[in-house]
Amino acid sequence: MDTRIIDTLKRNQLSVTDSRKKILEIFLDQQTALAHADIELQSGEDFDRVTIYRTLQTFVEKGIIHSIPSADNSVRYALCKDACSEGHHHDNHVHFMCDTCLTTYCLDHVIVPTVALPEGFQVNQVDVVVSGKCLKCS
Amino acid sequence: MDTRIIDTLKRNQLSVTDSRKKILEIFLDQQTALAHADIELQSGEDFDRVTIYRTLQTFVEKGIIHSIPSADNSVRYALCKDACSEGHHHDNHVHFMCDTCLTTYCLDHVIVPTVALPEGFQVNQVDVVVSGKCLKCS
DNA sequence: GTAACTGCAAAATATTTGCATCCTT
DNA sequence: AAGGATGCAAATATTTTGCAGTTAC
Repeated sequence: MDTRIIDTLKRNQLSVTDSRKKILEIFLDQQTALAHADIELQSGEDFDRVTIYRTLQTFVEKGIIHSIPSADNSVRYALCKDACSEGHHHDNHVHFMCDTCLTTYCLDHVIVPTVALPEGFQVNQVDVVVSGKCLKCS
Repeated sequence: MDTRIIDTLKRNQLSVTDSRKKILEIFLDQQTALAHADIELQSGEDFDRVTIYRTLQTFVEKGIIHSIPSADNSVRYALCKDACSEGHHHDNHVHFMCDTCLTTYCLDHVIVPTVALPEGFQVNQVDVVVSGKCLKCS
């Protein structure tokens, strides 16, 4: 387990520090997406808030995690399972956010459909966020 | 013009106040989605920041505007053109956010495709946010 | 040893709440 | 006149920045 964490960091030319190991471990243990506040809690408050901000930003830049848009001013993050690399995300799965418990899932097997845009718009990424009731809340 | 604004407010059982008229007018004049800060600027800073927060919230609740999810911690809002009513939004069009100028468009004619979810998930709403380069920036 | 990373302090920004006053109906 | 909306003050929360000390390599 620990090997996988260290490998991931090294592969992305990141030095292996306690905070990065712990935050990456939290994501690996987790089935759902996490907001900054979740990570603060789950890390046992061992790390400074600022370190968490910076670590999340670094992970996004490296393609280790991706951010999931939300309509409630609280961006969540989840592990990239696809072949994302520095500056290039390829997460083309659908996200689901439960209106009741606010849990956010990556539906890895639900592929984002192609969207035909009007002339002149260049597509870089398509985010699909479905909301409703999740398994537990329905 | 003014009639339309007043009608909309009355139809939603809202009292007709200067701030509501002005903020609704800004949305009617606008082709793109607006963040809280945009409205603060465009309103000429005649209204308190708090009033703008409360007005936006009220408009969303009444189905006059809808919020557009974003991955950058700045939710934007746009007029509902469909038949939205109190507590029930039906905005099933695609949104486009330009990576360069951050302008956000409602693509009213691009319909959100149906997404098939795994057993147990109940769909309430599907948000599609496409990002890339808009007409002006490409 | 050096570059990179972290923690702390503080600044800047964003959002929420309570309450007195004012405005709409 | 009464209820709702606004403005102000202040509390709270969030995010960013600079810098000195620490750690990974």
